[in-house]
Amino acid sequence: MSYVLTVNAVLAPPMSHVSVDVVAVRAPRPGQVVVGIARRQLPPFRGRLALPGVLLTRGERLREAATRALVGKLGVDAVDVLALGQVATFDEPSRDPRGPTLSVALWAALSGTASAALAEWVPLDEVPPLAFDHDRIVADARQVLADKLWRDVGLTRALTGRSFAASEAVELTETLTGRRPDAANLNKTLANVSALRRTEERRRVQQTGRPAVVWAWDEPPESTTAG
Amino acid sequence: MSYVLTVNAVLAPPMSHVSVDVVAVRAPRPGQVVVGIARRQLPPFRGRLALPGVLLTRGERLREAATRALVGKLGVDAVDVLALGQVATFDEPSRDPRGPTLSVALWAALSGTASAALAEWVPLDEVPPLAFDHDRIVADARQVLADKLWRDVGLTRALTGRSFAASEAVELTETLTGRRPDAANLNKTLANVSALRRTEERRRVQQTGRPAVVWAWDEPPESTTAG
DNA sequence: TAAATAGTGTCTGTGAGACACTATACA
DNA sequence: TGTATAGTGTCTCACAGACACTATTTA
Repeated sequence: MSYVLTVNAVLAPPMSHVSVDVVAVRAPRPGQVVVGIARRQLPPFRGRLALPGVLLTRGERLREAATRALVGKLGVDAVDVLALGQVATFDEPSRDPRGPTLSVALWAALSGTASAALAEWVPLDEVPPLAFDHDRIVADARQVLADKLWRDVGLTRALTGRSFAASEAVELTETLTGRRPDAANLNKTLANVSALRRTEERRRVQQTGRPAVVWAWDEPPESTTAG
Repeated sequence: MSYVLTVNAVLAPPMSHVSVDVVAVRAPRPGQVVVGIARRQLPPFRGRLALPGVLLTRGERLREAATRALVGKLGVDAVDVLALGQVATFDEPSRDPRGPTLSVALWAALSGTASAALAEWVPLDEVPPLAFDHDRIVADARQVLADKLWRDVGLTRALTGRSFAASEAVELTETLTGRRPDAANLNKTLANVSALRRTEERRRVQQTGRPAVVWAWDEPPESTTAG
């Protein structure tokens, strides 16, 4: 191993391990947001929970690697990856005991109905301690996602599905931002999203009380692009 | 070369070339913003203008590599690097003819008086065509810097110096955002920056007309942190 | 009819943008 | 006094936050 590295240093330019780690979110039911994590099958941190991640191969694009991580580590079907974006790049040298590894963190929004044989799904606001520096990545990703909610159609539509009740929008916003929004203000926000339409339909979400207005997306789903 | 790569594929985990490319900005006189670029001494793109960049070495942190690029490629003194931050990570496989290379782009704000023997300085809004995909990186970085102006103290203070005239603030904002701000509105913005104080001093910037109010920073310079 | 839930109207404050008007300099 | 530049006051708009009040449902 160190022999190979020495050879590298002499014959080839410096190279680095680059991992792509994915914060994959999904709404099993509208309003709830869960993150896909998996127990590591291999050292380091074998048996510990971690974000799905892979080492970037030569010539691979970030979103390809992210998809590979989701398919390989969570068991997700690639067609269920509806939107992807960049969070940040992390460089703490001690983050991986195998040696210094750069980590490019991406977020991914999966279809609510996506199956993932290898994944454990935990609520975004109750993520248990993870391996590496993945706790920090999740925290940063949550911030990014909260900023994009109701602005980025690809992300938001993936988390709401084709239509959703207004009260589910309140829950969704609370999960991502950590604060419960005022219903009146959120309704104004929804009215300002151009791809959203308020329908005449009403939907019962709670056992009692007034049924909620149903909002629906105009267009078929689109993917969000980000490197 | 390809022999070494084959050895890698067999004996070592996948590794990638990672370059760190820096958009280094500096204000030689308050209000003007220039970017440091240099002619490439080595292939590829030998003789072409490009951003300073280096290949990330094993265990090196991004900001270390960025500093190394500034010192080695522009001839900047490390103490003149006042603030650093992340722009984004670029992954287009064709960006480097030597083969696929990931590029982590950082911005850096240098002291206005920094010397840089190897650098050519061009106005941020008139950057000539550059090698690789550096045009795109500059465009993205300009957007990031425009968003941070008057919000990120480290960046802004590096570009203004210890004190500056209000009319210079107008020029600075115009260079970064591409639009000339309304002087009245900008003065309100300045008044809301907590680390800034309006002084009684007046300073002549133009040949004719009323002298401008001078604003000064409270505290000694601080570095901006970003991975 | 009470309790639970959802929706609306409106007030406040903030920040950006626009623009007219005033102030201060030099020639 | 005219021109160039800088500074101020104020109006509008958009948006977020807060909150009281109304509406609709089940038990």
